[in-house]
Amino acid sequence: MPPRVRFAPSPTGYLHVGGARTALLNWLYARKTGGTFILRIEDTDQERSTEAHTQVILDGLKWLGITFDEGPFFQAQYSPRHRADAEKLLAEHKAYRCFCTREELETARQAAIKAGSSFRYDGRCGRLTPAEAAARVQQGDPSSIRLRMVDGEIAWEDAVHDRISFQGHDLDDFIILRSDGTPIYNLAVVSDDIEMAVTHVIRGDDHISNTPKQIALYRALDQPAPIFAHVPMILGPDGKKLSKRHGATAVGDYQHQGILPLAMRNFLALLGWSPGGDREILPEAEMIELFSLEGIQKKAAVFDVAKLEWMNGQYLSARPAAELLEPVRLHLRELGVTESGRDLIPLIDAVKARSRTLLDIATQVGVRLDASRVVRDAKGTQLAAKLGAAFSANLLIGHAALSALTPSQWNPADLETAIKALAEREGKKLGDLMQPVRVALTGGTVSEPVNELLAVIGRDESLDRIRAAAQ
RNA sequence: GCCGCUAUCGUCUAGAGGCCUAGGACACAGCCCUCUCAAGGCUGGUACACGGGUUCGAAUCCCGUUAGCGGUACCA
Repeated sequence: MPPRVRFAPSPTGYLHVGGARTALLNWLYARKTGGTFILRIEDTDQERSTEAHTQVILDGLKWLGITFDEGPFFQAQYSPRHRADAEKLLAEHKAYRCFCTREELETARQAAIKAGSSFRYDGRCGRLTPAEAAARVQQGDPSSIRLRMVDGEIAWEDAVHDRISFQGHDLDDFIILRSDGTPIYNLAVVSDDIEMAVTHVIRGDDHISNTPKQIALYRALDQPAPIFAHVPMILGPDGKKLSKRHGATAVGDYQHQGILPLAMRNFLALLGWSPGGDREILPEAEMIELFSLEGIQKKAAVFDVAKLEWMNGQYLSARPAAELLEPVRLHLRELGVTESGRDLIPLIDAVKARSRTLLDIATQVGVRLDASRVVRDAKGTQLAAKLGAAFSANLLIGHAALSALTPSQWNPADLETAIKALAEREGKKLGDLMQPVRVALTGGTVSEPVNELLAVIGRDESLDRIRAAAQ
């Protein structure tokens, strides 16, 4: 039977890169095995769940090219079944009503903390006789439902960690249904995973401590537990769980910075999973082909933005400019650059080799398109200062020579010939002549070769910028 | 505190007892190329947490220590 896996985010925030990676791993497993990938939105926390967050998750997955086969299902719609499961357990005495109030529980918890130990519910309501419990319900006392934990070992063969074992007596009788009749996470998850016939639960290893509780629930419901695969967390550069204070953590943040979805997906796949060997850049087909749960790392991984950007640069270089056109346009629009009818392809080609993100490309294209975006940077200023009068002088020499070229000669090849000839005639090194021009045209000391730069900016505009800079 | 998980270069990782004086990638440094930068090529430094076992032999297996992380809710 083909596996059935699911990604089950709660719509209480943006799509975190950790969540995206979990989704990706599930997706890879489903695609690898010919299984089914289900998307289930866990919106049982009505306080914090919003439709906007759901949409962001959907958009993020779509952007990454992670497609699901079933869903999205919304967990909150299934609370009648969750409640029915809880009541079934109640009827079978595998669960019991708890009349302790939140306040009482909180007081006991504080006392436990003060005493330096951890709070565990003592199961007192579990010792009420059925008659006593019925009487309290009768008199209108609100009650939650707790699962009766049984002693003994709860262990499973984790697909990434191998055997993990807990003891039943270390776990307390946890609540499965709130006093308002809504289900608690662990119950909802198990109930839904049973209903959706999920065979493999691939999720973050921060859920490891939920797993024994969930296995207890499977047992109580007389259902076989699925295979669990707990994948490692993603950490910030300081080794702490990746969070907002580390900067960009949402998939959308990287989209806005101009990371390509395939680069992001490739990078995420390699964070905590390895196909073995030396592979770095993996096309989708190979990624699926090579994927296995065994290749998943046990250890948490630090999210290294520098490597992401490197990888993005690799993808950028491999893409023809035409494929980058639309996303670059989007970034240009955000930057407020007007295209003024220019063919952007040569501009993108001119700068993409030196770019790590689409935003880099758009910024550089903007500088080439619009003189008002030329800002003299530190290196450019330094060069002009160092050269002093020679800076202007060399610009004027260049201006004079370049002015002599006709519009039809204004192409990379003829420009190169003219520049080399000029350097020879003047007895100057190419760099001495060209660096000031580069600064005049872009404001900085880094760009494509100057002949190409001149060609891409255009004759009149280039000459204007050179003359202006020579003042 | 308790329960659990983890431990190879700064980072991502390869490594399933001899192929390991530990390989690759990112980052870093140097050189080559060169009008600058990027790319590319070459070179370099840096790692098996520690201590005990097991074994002819251990990065790999076992135990302990230490450290880090996760959980410890009528959150998910």
